Order: sequence, then C-alpha cells, then structure tokens
Amino acid sequence: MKYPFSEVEDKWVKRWEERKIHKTNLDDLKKKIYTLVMFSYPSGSKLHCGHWYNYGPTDSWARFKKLQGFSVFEPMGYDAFGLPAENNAIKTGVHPYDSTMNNIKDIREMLKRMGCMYDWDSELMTCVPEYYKWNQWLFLQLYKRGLAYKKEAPVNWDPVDQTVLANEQVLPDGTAERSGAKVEKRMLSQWFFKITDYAEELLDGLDKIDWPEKTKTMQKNWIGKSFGTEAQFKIDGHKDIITVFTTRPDTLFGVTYVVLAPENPLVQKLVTEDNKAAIDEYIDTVKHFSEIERTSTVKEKTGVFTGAYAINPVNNQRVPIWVADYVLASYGTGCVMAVPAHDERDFDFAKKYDLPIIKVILQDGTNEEDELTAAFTEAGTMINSGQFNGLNSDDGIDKITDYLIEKEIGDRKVNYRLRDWLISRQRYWGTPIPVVYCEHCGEVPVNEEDLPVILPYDVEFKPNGGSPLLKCEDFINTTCPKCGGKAKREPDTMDTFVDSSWYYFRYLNPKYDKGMFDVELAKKWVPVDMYVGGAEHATMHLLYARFIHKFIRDIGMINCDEPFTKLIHQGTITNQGAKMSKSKGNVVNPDDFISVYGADVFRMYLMFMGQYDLGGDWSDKGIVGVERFVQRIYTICENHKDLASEVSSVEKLEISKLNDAEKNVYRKINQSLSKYEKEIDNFRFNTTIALLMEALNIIHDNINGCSKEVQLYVLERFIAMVSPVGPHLGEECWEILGFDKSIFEEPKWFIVDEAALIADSVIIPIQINGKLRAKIEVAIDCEESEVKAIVHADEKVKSYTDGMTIVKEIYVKNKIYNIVVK
RNA sequence: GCCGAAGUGGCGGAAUUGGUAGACGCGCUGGACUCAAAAUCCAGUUUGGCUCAAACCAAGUGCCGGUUCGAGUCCGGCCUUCGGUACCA
Repeated sequence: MKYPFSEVEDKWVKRWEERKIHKTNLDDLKKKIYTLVMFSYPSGSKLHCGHWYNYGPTDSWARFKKLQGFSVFEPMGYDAFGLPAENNAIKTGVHPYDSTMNNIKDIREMLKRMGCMYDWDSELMTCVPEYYKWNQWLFLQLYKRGLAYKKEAPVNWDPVDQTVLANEQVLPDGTAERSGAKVEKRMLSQWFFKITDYAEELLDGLDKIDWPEKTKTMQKNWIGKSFGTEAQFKIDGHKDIITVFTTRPDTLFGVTYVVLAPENPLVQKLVTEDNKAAIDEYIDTVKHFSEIERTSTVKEKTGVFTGAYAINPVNNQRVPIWVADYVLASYGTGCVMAVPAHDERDFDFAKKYDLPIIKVILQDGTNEEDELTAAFTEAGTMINSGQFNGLNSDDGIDKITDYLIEKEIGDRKVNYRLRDWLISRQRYWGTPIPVVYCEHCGEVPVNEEDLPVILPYDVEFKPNGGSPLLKCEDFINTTCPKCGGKAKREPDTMDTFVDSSWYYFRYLNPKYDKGMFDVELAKKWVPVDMYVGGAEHATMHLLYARFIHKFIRDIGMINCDEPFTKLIHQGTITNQGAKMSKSKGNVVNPDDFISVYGADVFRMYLMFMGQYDLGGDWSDKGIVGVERFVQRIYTICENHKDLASEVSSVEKLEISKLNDAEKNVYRKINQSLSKYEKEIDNFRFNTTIALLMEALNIIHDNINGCSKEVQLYVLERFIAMVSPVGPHLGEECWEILGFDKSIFEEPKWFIVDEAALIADSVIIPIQINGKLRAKIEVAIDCEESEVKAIVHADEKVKSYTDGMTIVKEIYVKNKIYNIVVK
C-alpha cells in the first residue's frame, strides 16, 4: 500500500496539538535541554528552503534528545519589528502591523506543517507591547547605570527622499538604493549602549563556550583588542597637544608627518589662514563619501596640509601636520604619527605627496643604504634612533614607551576596535525609546510604571523628513514625568537587535507581566544549551546578546555568564550556485515538494544532502531516493502490523541462540543504534540517514527468517530511530506496530547490546609493499602469531613472497597485515 | 590583501582521524514480474588494460614534491572555488 503521507501528517499534527504532546513541563527538570533556532523574520509570508534547513534538522536533534529522556524545551517565535516590513509599507501602503500579523499567521501554519515539536504556548512576537515594554524597561536599566547615553553620530542621509538610510540601503558606490541620490553624512544626536564597557569580558568569555572556532575568531577580531602606546606631540606655536596611538613606538624616530582625521576638532584650531580654504573644501568632500567608499583600501589616499607643525617628542624634529581621510576619528585618538618607512598606508601617502621617508628599522640581512620599494612592517633592528640604536623592535617598543612615561609624555594603552552600539533608528516600525525632552528638565527617562510607551498605529510612515513618529502629534506631545510641564517624546525607535538580544529569556513565559521574564524559570532553564542559526550573525546579534546577558546578570536577574552554551551554524542552501533571492528568481519553494512528497521526505532529503554546516547547492535529483526509503519503511511496518500485541518486547537477546538471519539483523540494529547516537548527536544528519538506509537494507533481506520476537526487537528500535528524522512517519509506524501511545508522548529509547557490536570474525586485508594483494578472514582479536601463519599459507601471498626477502611485517590487530619484501 | 572552509566516480556525497578509497542515495545498464507500461524486486556500475567471462594487472581523492611499511587524511610549495573582512595606526 502506498504511504498516505498527507493523511498521516495531518493526523499527527492534529493529535500532537490536541494532546499537547509538545508542551514542555518547565517545572520538571530531570535533565533539561533548551534548544533554540534563531527566530524567524516575518518579512514575507513564506518559509523558504533555508528555514526548513534550519528548523527541520534541529528539531530532529531535539526529538532525539527527548526520546533519550531529556526534558526538552524547543520554542519558536517571530522577530517582528524591522525595516523590510516598513519598506513594504512604503511601497504598498499596507500598514506594517497588518502585514506582519498576516505573515505571522501564514508562517505559523507552515511551521506546523514541518512537524517540529514547538511548544506553541511559548510562542512570542516582538512587535506587541507585552514584549517591547521590556525592551524599554531594559533601556531604563541601562540608562540608570550610565550604559545608555546620547551623542552625536553620523547617519546616511538621502537628500532626495529626505530620510535616513540604513547601511544596507546604501549601494557600494555611495548612492541610495531607492532614490539613486548621492548619500550624505549628517550628524544626529543618537542613543548608544555602552557595549565597550564589556569588551574585555566579551573577549575572555569566548574561551568558555562551545562555539565554532571561526565564529569566536570573528568576534575576537571584531572586539579587536590591541596593546600600544600613546605619545604626545607638541604643536609648534600652539598650546594644544596631539596625542597619537601607536602599536609601534619603536618606529617613533621615523615619523615624518602627523595625520589628523577630518572630523578631529583640532583641525579647525590649528589650520593656518593660507590653508583654511583647502582644508574646508577637503572636509566637505569627505562628508559626501560613504563609509564604504571612505574605508575602501582600493581608493587612493588623499589629504591636505594644515600649515601647522608638530614636534616629535623623541628627537624634536619639526614635522608637518596633515588631514587625511584614511585616519578614522572613531578609533584611537583620531590622530596618527606617520612612519612611511614602516607602514604601508603611510608609505603610499608619503610617495603621493612627496613626504620624506626615514628608515628606522633594519630588516635582517639588508643594508641601511638599500632603498625601500615598499614599507617594511615587520620587526627588525633599530637604526637612526639615537640612544635606542641596535635594539630589536620588541625591546625598542618597551624601552621607548618607558622613556615616554618617564618624561611624562606618553603611556601604555589598550585600545579596542569595538565601538558602542548605536541603537537609534529614525524609523517607525520598532520599539519607541522611553525618553522625553522637557522644556525645563531637559532629557528625562519615562517612569518604569508608565511603560510601555505604546507605538501608535496611525502614523505617516512614508519618507518625509525625519523619524516618522516626529509627525505624530498625539505621540510626540506629552508631559514631563518630573515636572509635569510640556515635553516631547523621543521620536526614534530601537534597533531590532535589542529585541533579539534577550528573547530566549522571554520564551519561558511570554505572558509574564511582573517583569522582563520569570527569573525563577530562567535560573532553571538558561543558558540555552543548543543554539542554531546562520553564520551571518557572528558579530552582530551574537555579540549583542552576550553583552545584554552579562548586563542582566550584573543587575542580579540571572547567575550564568553566557547565553548560548553551544552554537551551530547551518550552511547555506544555494540554487545554481547563488544564494536564493526573489530578485534572482531562484527561490525553491518547499510547498512544491511537500505537496508531492510530504514534509518528512522533504526534511529528510535536506538532511541527507550533505554536511549540515556546509550547506550545498539545491537539486531535486535524489529526493525520490528518500521517498522510496520512506515507502519501504511503511511497507515493512504494514507487513508486521500489531506485532507488539502478539509478542512482548525484550531488552536483550542471547546471540548464540539466534539463527543466521536473526544474528544479522540483531547485530545490525545494535550497531546502527550505537552509531546513530553519535552521528545525530553531532548534527551529522547525512550519515544518520545513510545508516538508517543501510540498516533497512539488512532488515529487508533478513526479517522473514526471524522469529516474531526478533522482528519486534528490530522494528521497534528501527522506528524509534526513524521518529526524530521523520516524526509523522515514525509515529504512524509506531502505531501500526501496535503501540498505543505516541512515541513522543511516552519517550522511548533503547540500550545498545554491546555484545552485538563485536563480530565473531574480521576480514584482514594483506598488503605487500603497501599494495593490497589478498584478504583473509580470522577470528576477532586474533594475535599476530596466529595471523602470521594464516597469511603465509595464503597462495596469493606466497606468489608475491616466494624468492623475495621479507624485510618487515606489520600487523595491526583487526585492521591490516603488511609485508615488506625486497 | 588578510582570515576561514572546501576540492574524491556521470551526480549529491561517505571514509572508524594514518590502515581494504568510493558507504548511502541518484542516475545508468541488464534481468524478473506484466498483454504492455508504470511501480516494485534482483544483479551490476571509479577508469583503463587483457578476457566470452571470471580471475588478474595498472592507474586513481585539484597540481608538484616530501615523511611513512602504509597518505583522501600528516608536512612543504602552488592552483581553483565559496564564505567572512576591509586603511583599527
């Protein structure tokens, strides 16, 4: 009979829901596993292949853990705020709330068709006041402790649309994606979270978590800790001092100019009359470059002389002060000492503007007179450096820094590349920032008891000049929480990464209204044991979440240090070598396959395609193979209907009492069980499916020669292994075999009979001079002396060894026998 | 440029971490069943040589070299593809 996947899948989805089989009892903490995939972003109403690839296999892992007896919590929700919904609204006129809610409705239905064991009572979405209220509360806690603050920061301004753009809306050539206008930089006062206070701990904590090395390295580089020296340069004829940061104080004698970032306030102070016009023009030009253009290494460096001079603190050399956009205002001190001989950027710049190049570090094996064709950036021996001549770079770094400290013109300094987290968005579809501006009291945070600050529904969100909420009179006009006088609300909303930085706490009780989350439950269930999601979140979401977690710990609401103990990234499923996207028109729609093959087949095929973390190129070539596999499983169970009511289950069988067919299946099922546990536990789903297919082949060939007792022994184990990867199929087969309870309602796992893993005999390949020449069958664990006799009695071996001298013989027990002849 | 991953049959991919390369699946070939087809089942399938066939021989995991009794796996030097990153002083 053909496997009626459609009826079967409907039946089990319904039954799981009716009987709340996937409800996790959070108070029951036998052995807890909190497993989570990054929640879905409902910007469209469809789930694509990537979602299935992310959610399906992870759910199979979770189901396996459940069968093993763990108390597994697997929730699902929606990252519902954000730009795509707002952009869609601008384009179509459909309100973001309406489109998002509609999309969530559709996505929820599709998620249910996947057959995952989500606990739907824990479902959450971020765009409702019950959720975003706590973003606001979190903001106030950060604010109270000085970790939320306001400062001027540049935004991408589209002069045609009169609106602020996100970085991803700016094309690489610096024009706006929508209007095509040249994007400008504009300074706006914006809110920041002080993640840099946690830089050191965010770095240290990486050692304690089981994450892919690659991801940890990315975070490490992103935090970018560097040890260096700050040195002070006097300015000729000025009181002001220029402080530079360098990791190479050993090259200090090689400084031939100093460079300030265009935004550095010192520029205006020290520029001379003659050069003012040129400098102003330069700064104006720079403003029109996008971040991407400005920091492109391909772009030729440009700069302008200020007319002022600085004094090198170690040799009193007078060096010109330039302004150039290759120096960033946001890193270090916004000024650098330029050493063209030993820094690539300075070298290029000096060549272009004909500035002197002084060699102060000598590369081993070269001469002082040799001309530099490129900057020498490695360590070497110091020259042209006064009393420091002859030192190697490492010593020089220490000695020169000590010298600067002694003269009180410098110090050791640690810098981080990490910058504070800018959370202000000049957008409508997000969490309102809970701050008001009073005519008398200035900036005042909203009182906690007045939360949430509700995001109004009726708002003109089409681009019209600034934050959309600015134009919403009912929202923007309010009273001051302090003095009761007239005040205006903050019109900006929060970055959606705030929403996702703590959602894993909220899942435990999304309706909780006494606080941000249920602290007692969180202490039992957090951290998340298994977190699965795309590698593209390595430095944003995953770093923000770690930061917020540590903050929440510091205000006493949780006692662990890290949110996600183990992290796995799924690979990307491409189509014809390219990422799937609507614009390329290469999106594979899962529905097309589910309607033909069913959800289980589609899930299993995605798992079978290849290594989970590598992803792969989509092809439907092999899906029929999985379909046949499913059909064969179904047929074999149908042929043994109600077996469980005819004979009873046994834990173990005596191998010596079994006939050959029984031995074959008994061994195979135990070997498979043992291997299965290792493979699926490590997210190796492709080999998990393969080993099940292999087992089925053996079962198929031998089952008719087995007693009913053995048949049940084998089939119940086999179906238990199928259930996590094909949950509907597994449940159906379990029922067909005659078990009356759902396998996930009464989780069942089996202990491997270790005795069955050991074969009686083993085939030993015989190599002669490293080439395979023969094979012999010997008893397991056979000693060398015994094997040797058998090997040398072999006719084939004899033909290769006769008349030759045996130089050496190597025997690896149960593995191989190698003879070296001459 | 730098960092990371990958490169194995016609195709997707396995390989106990140094021990029979090609598991499992797709496709293909032949056979059984059928009036016939589909479905299903059985057998075969790295390439080349020699064979009616089996047996056998040789080559073979991106390229060149090395270590080892033995290398897809380790080492040195390249090539290609895909991710990530982008002047951090």
